Amino acid sequence: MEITHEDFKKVETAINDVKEEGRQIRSIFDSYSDENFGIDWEVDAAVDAFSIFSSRWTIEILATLYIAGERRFNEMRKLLRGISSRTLSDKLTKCSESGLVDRVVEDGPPIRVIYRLTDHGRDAGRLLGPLVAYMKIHQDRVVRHSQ
Amino acid sequence: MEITHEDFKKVETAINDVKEEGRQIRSIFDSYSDENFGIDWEVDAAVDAFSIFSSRWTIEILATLYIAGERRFNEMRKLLRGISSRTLSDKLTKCSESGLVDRVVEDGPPIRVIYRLTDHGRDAGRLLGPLVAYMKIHQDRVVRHSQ
DNA sequence: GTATCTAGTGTATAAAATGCACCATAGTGT
DNA sequence: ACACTATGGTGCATTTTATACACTAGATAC
Repeated sequence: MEITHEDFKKVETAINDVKEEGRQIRSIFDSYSDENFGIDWEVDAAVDAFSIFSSRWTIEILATLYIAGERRFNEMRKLLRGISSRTLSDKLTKCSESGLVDRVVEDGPPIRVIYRLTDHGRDAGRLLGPLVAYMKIHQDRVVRHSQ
Repeated sequence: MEITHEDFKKVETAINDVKEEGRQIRSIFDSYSDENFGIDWEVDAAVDAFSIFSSRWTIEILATLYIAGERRFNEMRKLLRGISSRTLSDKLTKCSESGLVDRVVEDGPPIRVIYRLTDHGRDAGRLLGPLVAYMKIHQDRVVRHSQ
């Protein structure tokens, strides 16, 4: 996807700001490093904080709902090409249980089920956004318009 | 871990800034949504951008090296409690192949192998930082000092 | 000689993801 | 009446991925 120089610069700047933000957060946490809360604790906490995301499709589901807004089961299946309905079903249940996604049943007929991010899920999506944008640029999927 | 009001506020502010940054990036990409680069394309690109992270331990390895700095094989194994040496070995190879991690052999004896983030890996780590901090706060692993 | 450190491999098993068939309910087409 | 579509999934066999645990080789210390 080609975007204008102006927009590219905006995205680049936003990404750089986030890197700086990340650096600051890191340095604050570093300053608390002692015998009780050392590297071990922090790696542990990070692994734990990420445990919900650290299996296939969870982050992808989050990103999809963040990008596409609320969707129904089969719509998600089409968007997430390659996921089996079995896995999608399982993962949506997990996302729902962990408070990232709301499962909303609209009674029909036909009954429709809508999945949408909770506030927590939306926050996570926004925090993930800059990394996704960075990766897209890194992989040349998003490029500056050449004129 | 308890941190001062001041530091808590700094971290909170940084996280909020990143959310806002994420919102802006999203709105820029949204504005390019058309028949060629619609939701389908963007979900695809996001899934693809994240494919390197979307299996267990990859993000944890990244976070560990980001938090702890460069480490040797067995040091990582201790930090990432629960990973098998087999899996760690495989994942480090993948991380190395995908340019996130450098494998540096210091010849001995004994030969020591150091793993460290590449610039790309460090950038990814920094971009991931705010989300990890947000999750830590969300899970009450990092709290404001009660005085 | 035995134990320890290094960075991993080999292999059997367990867990997770996939592919594909299938379910019930309802509506539409011919 | 009969087939076909769409809804949101479940069941089950197969494949892929991760784990547990034993084990390797080269060098040092005891």
